[in-house]
Amino acid sequence: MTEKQNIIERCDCHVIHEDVINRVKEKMPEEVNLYDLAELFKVFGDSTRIKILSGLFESEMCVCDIAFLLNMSQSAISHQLRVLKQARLVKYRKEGKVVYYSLDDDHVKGIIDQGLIHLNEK
Amino acid sequence: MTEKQNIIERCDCHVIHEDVINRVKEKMPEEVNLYDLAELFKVFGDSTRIKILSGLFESEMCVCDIAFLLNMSQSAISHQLRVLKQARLVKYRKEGKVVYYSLDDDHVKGIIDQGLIHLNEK
DNA sequence: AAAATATATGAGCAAATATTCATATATCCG
DNA sequence: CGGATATATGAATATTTGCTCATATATTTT
Repeated sequence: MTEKQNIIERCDCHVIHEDVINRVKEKMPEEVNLYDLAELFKVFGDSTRIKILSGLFESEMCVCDIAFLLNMSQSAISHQLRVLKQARLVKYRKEGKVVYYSLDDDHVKGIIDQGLIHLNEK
Repeated sequence: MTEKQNIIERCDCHVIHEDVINRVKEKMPEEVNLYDLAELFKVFGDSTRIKILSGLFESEMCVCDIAFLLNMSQSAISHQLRVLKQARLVKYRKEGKVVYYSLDDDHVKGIIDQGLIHLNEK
């Protein structure tokens, strides 16, 4: 029932700076938003998908083009394009049997550029 | 020996636009750089780590603070801080037994902000 | 209609990864 | 020194995930 006992929680340790924690908790974005953000970065966190996006900066391409460019199977590329599509990072247009993919979003470049800045300056 | 046979490769399909592919291939960054980029985004692609980074925007915190804030075990947080440390996203200072973590990099905010822009505009 | 081609997709497998548990290390205090 | 506390870390486990393989769907061509 004492104050101090309430402080001990699942974290297995004693809180050192309760004031800081409360202030941080107030300022932090909603948990849902942070979850969505992690999901978005997860999409960028695979080298196949990064290569696809990187390639699409230069030109729209059909599935077969991309598969050839990356020397990977059509199926593997198709699966990854689905992930990119669901994240709204690429869009497509159909022309007969052929499906052309392109970047859906101006922000994609912004995100990737920020990443490159980090890598280049470290 | 014919031209057309050379085009058939591991991608399981026929190339549609060889000229496009060659142009894209030329312009794309080195494969190694794209791999590193994916590795970087992978670090952002976990909700626990995003929460940690988000919290550290407001204030430096010790491991225990973070564990309490996120209601997670000290061990889990410590493991994730190691990942963030290896990616040069956080730094730390020791004060006796207590280790205070803070953001190591001005670009972290830039990367996260770009992600939020994408989410807010879709 | 049948064959060929481009793409999509479900199931299965192997590899990667986040957390837990147990324990090690380091520091402080009596 | 010995006990308590903060953090780190290795091993084990459970979940996620990227690719393959087989196959389905859609469109074109003959």
